[in-house]
Amino acid sequence: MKLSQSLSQTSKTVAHDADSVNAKLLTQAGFVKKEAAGVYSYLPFGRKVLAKIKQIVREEMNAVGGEEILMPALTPLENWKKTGRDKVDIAFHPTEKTVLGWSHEEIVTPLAKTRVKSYRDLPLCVYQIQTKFRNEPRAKSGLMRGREFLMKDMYSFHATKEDFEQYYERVKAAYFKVFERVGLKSFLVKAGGGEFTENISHEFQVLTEAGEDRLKICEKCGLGWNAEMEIAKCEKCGGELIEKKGAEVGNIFDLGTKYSDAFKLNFADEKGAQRKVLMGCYGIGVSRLVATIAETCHDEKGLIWPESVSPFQIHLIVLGDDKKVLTEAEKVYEELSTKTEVLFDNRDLPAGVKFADADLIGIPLRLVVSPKTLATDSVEIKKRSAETSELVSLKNLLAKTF
RNA sequence: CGGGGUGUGGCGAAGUUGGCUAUCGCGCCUGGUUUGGGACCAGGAGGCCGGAGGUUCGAGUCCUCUCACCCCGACCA
Repeated sequence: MKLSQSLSQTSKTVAHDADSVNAKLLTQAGFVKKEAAGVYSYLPFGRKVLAKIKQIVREEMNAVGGEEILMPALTPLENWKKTGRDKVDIAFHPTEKTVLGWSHEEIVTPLAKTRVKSYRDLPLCVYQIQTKFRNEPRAKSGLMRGREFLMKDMYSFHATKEDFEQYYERVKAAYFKVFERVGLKSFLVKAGGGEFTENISHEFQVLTEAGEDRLKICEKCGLGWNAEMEIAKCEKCGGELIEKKGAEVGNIFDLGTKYSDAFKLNFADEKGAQRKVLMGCYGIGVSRLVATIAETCHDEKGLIWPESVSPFQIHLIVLGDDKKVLTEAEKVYEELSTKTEVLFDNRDLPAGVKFADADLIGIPLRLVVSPKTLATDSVEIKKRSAETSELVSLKNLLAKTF
């Protein structure tokens, strides 16, 4: 992409109402634009990051046997009446008989009912990546807590407790993998089940001052508890607990039979007897991940994207307005673009502006083509995370695989 | 929902004992000079001061109502 033609543009100043680090950086670097409190447009750069994260989530959910679906955002109120969750006040009601989905147990359970008749149909696991709507009493911290946000929600259906528990552990492992792949270190934390279940739930927390949750993490074994749980020592190893702040990027729940009861989701076992289906549900805050990465991966100059989720792999800068140099840079851009994603800063601006913007946007690798580098048939290469740069010959650069 | 704060060209700000044509920086447009860490000169475009009502000869400045946004708290699925 040529920066001169992209909708995403950088800004030297930030809107006065952007207070959190993620809101400031993501806005200034052209990833998002705020439309209202807790409601954002994703500009080209931001949309690309979302797409990268979604793909990683998708791969890991597929790996544990999840099948992707897409349920409606506009859902019938009568479904919610069956579980009593029609009274929950964070729900948006576009009309008297509809609810904008803030979770999808009320849709997925009847859906599973059309498929699950016998123990042979279990287990079953489906997920979606979709916009959720929650009328938060207080949207805040940029993309951390929005009224509209992107979420991956997966639902599993089981015949036995053993099967559920085994699957729950598999998903736990998959979650750790997802967060690691997007460049974050996550902690498993025990928490309450909220509106979803009476049972204990598990949250995946990324330690950051920008997070909203207070946690107690065991310094020995790394297991944690949400501070709401009130606990003095580690339940597992007896170790001391340290208070930390965290951003909840994932939450998994043992739903038991709460929803199968409400919707009479039963199955015939080996003996032909009707039994209740056991359910689990597993969420990942996809847009909150964008915020968390921004909060975690930056320095005073700007963002520093992990390669796995960076909107581009290479930020190519051309300096000066010499025709030959421009032509050569254009060639480098064309060739590299056949192999990887390149952001080409072809704007006619002073070097300082371009370097500052490259630091702000935070693409992992920066290339510079200038009269100076071309004098030795080379290109300057520098990692965003590194202090120093080096020269690579054009030939070697173009032969490289990214 | 309680407490605190902020709304003035695209962005950031100044202007508030009421008073000429609303100011500055960044950005934008034109021309020229520049070109390895946020350049310079000259010329230009763009706002009716969040909204409504009121007081006044006169309101960005005062009063009333209202909306939006940010922060703290409560809540957090």
